[in-house]
Amino acid sequence: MSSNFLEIKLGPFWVLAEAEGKKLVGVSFFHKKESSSVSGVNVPGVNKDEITHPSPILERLQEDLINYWRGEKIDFSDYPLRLDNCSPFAKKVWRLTRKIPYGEVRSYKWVAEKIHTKGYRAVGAALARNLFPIIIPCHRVVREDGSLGGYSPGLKIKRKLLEREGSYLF
DNA sequence: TGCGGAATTTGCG
DNA sequence: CGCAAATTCCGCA
Repeated sequence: MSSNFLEIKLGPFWVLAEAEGKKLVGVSFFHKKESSSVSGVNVPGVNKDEITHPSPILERLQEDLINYWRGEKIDFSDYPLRLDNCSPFAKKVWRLTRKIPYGEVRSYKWVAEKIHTKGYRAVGAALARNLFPIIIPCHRVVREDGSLGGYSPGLKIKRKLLEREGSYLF
């Protein structure tokens, strides 16, 4: 099974998405100058697969990301994702996080309680392993006191995403 | 408001 | 098995 890639610039950030067949395999932010990778696969600038076998899901994603950055309330919750060897706990956290509506935020504690655990920090740890930023909107999970909390791709990005969604920030 | 410490759960080495 | 982590809560200045 060959992979297809999409590189797209959202404001100051570059986003790389990889798909295999009808499913997304990973999404990541990267610096254009550096060599990037998703799931350990080195990414070529352009490859033949991309040209001869355009991926419908990536074309749709490109469209959605562009409109998302324009400020439209895009819903990414129905994109099929490949979640092969992820822990059951992480899947629970991600499944719930996907349901947080555009423009709204929830706390790590809220997520933890919804899945009946006191492991607030474990929730953060699971979100830190999110392979699909934006698609699984982990940027909408913040601290109970309203402060930002963490974000693996970088807090500047988290702040910017929330700002574009019109969320109230501290 | 802010800092230190304890409680908690998960996953990686 | 030990430890760090995208947290939270509580006490105390």
